[in-house]
Order: sequence, then C-alpha cells, then structure tokens
Amino acid sequence: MRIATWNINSLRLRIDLLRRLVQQEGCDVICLQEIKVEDGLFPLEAVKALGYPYIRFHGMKGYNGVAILSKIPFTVMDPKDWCLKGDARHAHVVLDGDVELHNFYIPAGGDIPDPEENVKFAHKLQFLDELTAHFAAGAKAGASAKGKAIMVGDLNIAPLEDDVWSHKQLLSVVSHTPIEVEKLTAVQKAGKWVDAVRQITPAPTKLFSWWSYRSADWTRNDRGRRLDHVWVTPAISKRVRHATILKDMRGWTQPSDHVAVIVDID
DNA sequence: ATGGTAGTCAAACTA
Repeated sequence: MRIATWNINSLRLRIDLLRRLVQQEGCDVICLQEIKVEDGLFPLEAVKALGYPYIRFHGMKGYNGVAILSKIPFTVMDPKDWCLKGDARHAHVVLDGDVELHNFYIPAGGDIPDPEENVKFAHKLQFLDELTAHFAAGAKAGASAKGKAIMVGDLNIAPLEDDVWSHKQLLSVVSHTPIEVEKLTAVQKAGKWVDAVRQITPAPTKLFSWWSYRSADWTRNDRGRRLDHVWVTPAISKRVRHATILKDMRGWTQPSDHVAVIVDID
C-alpha cells in the first residue's frame, strides 16, 4: 500500500497538481490538508475521476480542511472536536483490513512562541496536549484492535535538528521551539508511534517537506523544514519498505509550499 | 531585525 500526505493549500486551485501526483506516483491513499473548501463545494466528481472511489472530506469556508482519498474501502469515524473550536483539522477512518488512519492538520501557531502573548501558539500547544491524552487513553483501551494504525499530516513541527535548515537559527521560531518538540514527542510516545520516514532515512540526513513562499528563490539556500509526517504503530513499522519526500513538487508551476510525503507499506 | 509571498474572498485573516 502506498500512502501519501500533502498539504495542498487549496484543493480547487491545485486539482491539476493532484492529478499530476496521482499519475506520477499512483498512490492507494492520499491524505490532504488545507483543502480550503467547504463541504458543499468539494469537487467530489473530479476527485473520484482521479481513481479514488472512497473519499472522506471535512472542510470549512476559507481555511483548514482535510480529506482522505482512497482506493481501499473504509469506515468513516467521527472526528474529535479538538480544543472545542469547531474547525476542520482531523479526519479519521478505518481502512478495510483493520488499519486505523488519522489525518491531522495541527495549528501553525502564529509567529510569537509564547502562549501568554499569542493565542494561536496557546491553541497549538493545547492541541498537542489533547492529542497526547487521546492516544494515551486509546492505547489503554486497545482502540486499534490489532495495533495497526497510521497517523499522517501537516503537524507543523519539525522535531529533529536535521528537520530544519538551521537548528540554531530556528530554536525560537514557531515550528521548531523546544516546547513544541517536547509536546510532539509526548504525542509520539503516547501512541507508540514510529516515524516511518526517519526509519528509512535517519538523521543526520536532512529532510524537508516545506519551503516558505516568502523567498525569491526557494532553491537558493534550501531553507526548508520537515513539517509533514507519516507515523505508524510498531506492527506496521515492520512492514514499511520505502519512504520519500517529493521535493520536486515544490518546483512545479504554482506549487503548494508543502510537498507530498510518501510511504510504502507491505 | 526586518520583510518577504500565497490563498480565500472581497477586508482581513491565515499560513
């Protein structure tokens, strides 16, 4: 099974790039974030025509929004209302074969890395705490019956030193601050999640999945960050065969600022 | 330290 996660930054604007991704990589499951489309306007027929009969979308007007496109049938689960904000940052399905799949879009957190001064950063930290509590409780209850689960998404945190272009220069930049990394690591521990991409390509190899729009030339100094992740439970990690970050996508015409991350599971 | 770009949806917000 080939699974992809991609922050597409508007599904309607970039549906042709989605088609290109599908033609090039032929994924079985694609998890999208920032689809930026309310449910009534979701381009359902166009997405089905790409070869994905099973589609779960959860959007809102203007911002956020996540979707799961699949060739494998699934059961839709209720998303949790994280931080009770009624936003669209989580899709949850169980794929046939008893594989639980979560698609998350964790809040970016604004610019100031201080929860007292910046409510968006406070929101991000609270979201992470709720994730930890959720997966800790789930593990006790044996939520995924056979322990087969996958969690993907734009987690908006680059946890390792080699997940950013300069660890030192980004220590107080939201996405790489110690408090965020600590809380993301707690989520990982609570769910017994294994980072599938780093299992294949360990540090110190640098890996990035996002390059800012705010630079004249994104290739110039390769100032990226790895914000997009694929995590799997130990039972699945034994079956991970391949993982890639499709850096070339950042060079496509009218690109998203994020590229797709792909993992192959046997 | 500053300001740089992109998307939604039509002014201001988010990233």
